[in-house]
Amino acid sequence: MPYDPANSEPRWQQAWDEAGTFRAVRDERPKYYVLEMFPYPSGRIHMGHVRNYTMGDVVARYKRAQGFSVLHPMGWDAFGMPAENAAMEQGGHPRDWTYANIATMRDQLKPLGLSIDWSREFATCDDGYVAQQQALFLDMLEAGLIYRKAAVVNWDPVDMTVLANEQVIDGKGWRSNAPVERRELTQWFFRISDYADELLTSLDGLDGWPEKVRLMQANWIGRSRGLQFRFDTVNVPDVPQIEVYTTRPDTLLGASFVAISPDHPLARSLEADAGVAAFNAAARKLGTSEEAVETAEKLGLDTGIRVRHPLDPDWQLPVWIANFVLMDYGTGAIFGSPAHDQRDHDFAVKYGLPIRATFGKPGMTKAEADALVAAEPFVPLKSEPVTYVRGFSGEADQTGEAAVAAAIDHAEAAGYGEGVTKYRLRDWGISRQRYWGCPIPVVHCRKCGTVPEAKANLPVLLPRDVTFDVPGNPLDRHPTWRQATCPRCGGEARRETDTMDTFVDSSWYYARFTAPHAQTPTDRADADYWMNVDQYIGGIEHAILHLLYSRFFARAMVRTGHLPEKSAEPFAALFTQGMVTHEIYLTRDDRGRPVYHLPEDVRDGKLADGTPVEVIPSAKMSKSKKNVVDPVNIVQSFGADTARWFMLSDSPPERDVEWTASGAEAAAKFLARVHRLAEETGAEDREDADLTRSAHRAIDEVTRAIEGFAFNKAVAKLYELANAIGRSQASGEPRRAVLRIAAQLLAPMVPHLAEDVWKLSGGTGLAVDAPWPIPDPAALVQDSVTLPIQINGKRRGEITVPAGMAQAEIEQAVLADEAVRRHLNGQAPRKLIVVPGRIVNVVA
RNA sequence: GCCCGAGUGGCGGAAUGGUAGACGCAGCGGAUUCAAAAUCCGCCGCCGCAAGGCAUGUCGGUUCGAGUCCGACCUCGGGUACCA
Repeated sequence: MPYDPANSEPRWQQAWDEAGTFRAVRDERPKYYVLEMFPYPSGRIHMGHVRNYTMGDVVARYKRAQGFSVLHPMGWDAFGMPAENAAMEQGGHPRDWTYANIATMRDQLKPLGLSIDWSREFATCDDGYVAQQQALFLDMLEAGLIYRKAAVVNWDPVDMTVLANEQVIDGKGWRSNAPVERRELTQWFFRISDYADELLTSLDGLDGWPEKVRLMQANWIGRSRGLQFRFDTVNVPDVPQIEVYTTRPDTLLGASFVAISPDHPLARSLEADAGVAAFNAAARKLGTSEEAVETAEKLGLDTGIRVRHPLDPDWQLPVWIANFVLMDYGTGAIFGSPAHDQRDHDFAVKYGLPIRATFGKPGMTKAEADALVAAEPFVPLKSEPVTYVRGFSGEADQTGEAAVAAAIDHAEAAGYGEGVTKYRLRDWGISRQRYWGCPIPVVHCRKCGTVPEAKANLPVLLPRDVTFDVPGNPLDRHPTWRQATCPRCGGEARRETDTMDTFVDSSWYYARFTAPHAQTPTDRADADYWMNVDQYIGGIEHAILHLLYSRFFARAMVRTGHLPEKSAEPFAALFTQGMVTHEIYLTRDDRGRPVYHLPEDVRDGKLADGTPVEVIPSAKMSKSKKNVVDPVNIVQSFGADTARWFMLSDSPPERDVEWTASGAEAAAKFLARVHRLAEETGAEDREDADLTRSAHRAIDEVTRAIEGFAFNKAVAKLYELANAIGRSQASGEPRRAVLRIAAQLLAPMVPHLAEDVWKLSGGTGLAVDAPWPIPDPAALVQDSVTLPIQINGKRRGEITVPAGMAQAEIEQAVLADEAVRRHLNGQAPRKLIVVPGRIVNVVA
């Protein structure tokens, strides 16, 4: 019987199903919790999903074979904007669209044969999940973790609606094309910044996380030590002082201007002036994203106001409004030190402000330092020693770090400022003026003010009868939904119409999976047993926001009693996988615009009519570029195992992988070859010690590759094992014994084929239940080693010696080597380096 | 702009500071076949007849020895707080 995945894959899936193989149960085994970031139900699964879930499945099946009780769940990150956009574009209801997508994607996912406990599946828009998330919200509110304050949003003045940053394109609304304004709204916030220091210092303990993610989070939290002080204004009685925060107080004598945010109270108070009003209005049209603000042209406006320098009351500095100073950071005001900051330097040059060096390279005079910074700022590392030419505290020769500390000491002693620690991390605004999200369970009572909904009244569910034919929040204009009863006084109240940021939904789903049907957010016994997630797998794009919010949320859940102490860090290990890419094929129309073509319409770089196509390699798959490969087609034509095998081959998991038709065919060919090998084992029993040794080396190497998340290397080792089996003369039971090892090693990656091979080679029961093999140590020892010989660092020969040969003996053998004698030409070597078991280098 | 990554044959990639190119794809040659597909075997970084030389994005440094460590730069990708 040839390899026939279309027939065998569903059969094995049914066998696992009937045996309840993947149901996660609490028992006496040690537990292992594998979680892949759950998908947004966008419509269809794509190759990125296949790759992500296959990787998780390898880990889950491998750990299961090692005797762990494995929890490997799946769910849906189901609230979010695309459902509302679909309703606006095609009509229909976001709820129907979402659940239909979930049904489609579940049907597409199941044939992949993932070892998922489907009984735990949920969507974040399910009434049960909404109910428990609202209960969590109320507990967090009571614990003082939530508050309201004013914050700015992108406002589309034509559509009269709030826009997400991605809906703002070049400062304009994506539908209306109207210039976006910043508008202040009162919004709900989580006090994540209360945990800034803990979230930062705890990163050190996350050994199972990639260093790059910890670094990104640390930079995001951005702890800084600096000086907070005040400039006294000159003749502005309403605003006697401007509060400033700086991380470089050592450059205070190099200050040449003060810059305030267009949203600074002083800037606002000056808007009676038409010039200021126009400048501020233009600045507010940049939208709210940091990227837009920071990449926009740096512009300033001199207010005419002057402030006194704190170290010299006779020295006055101009106050400018600058479009790059954000009200959200620090105090919304800075002083510019052009000599030692690129942005300030650009600003000073543009507006003709003075550039005075505070320090120069070691030993420089004041004149030399000023010359140094005239054209370019001098910005050395803070740890480098420099010479202060306009210092006022500490030594003249010191590092920036020492100078900053000395400047803070000076300010505190003299009483004009104080050293403070600040964080870049801001509180988490969760209010969304949108329909398709979890309602915030609060009412506004005329008498009692803002009152939390009573837990007995949960869940607060979204009304079904809404339409999306006009922009804006349907909850706001619903005829009855907003009418509520105040839980405190029983009087008339108005329901909160903001819904929660969808990052809230994904900040605790991992905890909910431990008890998805509980009538409380979590079940204590289940959480105690299953938490924490032992291996979390997902895209690097979530390195900061999702993972930081989840780390905060876990702490909030510990504080409100929903998770045990040990769960403050919910993800013990994290792996970030790369994207699946595909070439883009395009031709040009008569006006030079690109016309994209589907991969199946392109053969040998040409269309069917012979037109050659341009090829863009390694591009992120996107529908509009027509370079999407649908996993369903791949599974139908080659089988799930081929899709899985290819997604694990070649590229290391953390890097992008390019989908190619030839790669998929190669994967299919290999799997068919393995199947053939299992069918042709021969009747007569014949041993092959070399093959057995190869099999045990493969156990060792594949095990280590899986442990190290190097699935591409595990694949390479399995190719080698298959090649060894193909070459070997072993037959009968000895050959089948090796094939059973191969089946076990293949099982986490291509589980269906592994079952075929297991059965063909005489395995008992299911391969999925076979314990992970352990290599025979005797098969792993090497009795001789080949050492390359370098002469002056260049490889000139090699020598094979018994393993463990004494160094002196190796040296003798090397000196006797012909190539060495030829190069040494009778001279004694200057140096002879023997790295045991590795290499020999002769320095002539 | 700022933060974080990545860059190695025609292609995907391998390589605790120690033989650069494991394994696979493509290509080339052969076997099998009436023929083809499939399968099996062999070759395969570049230049060179060879000896040898050149090669891990670019330039410089540390080292007996650098793809790996350090510095500067280039290109591409992720994030940038309301995409998920």
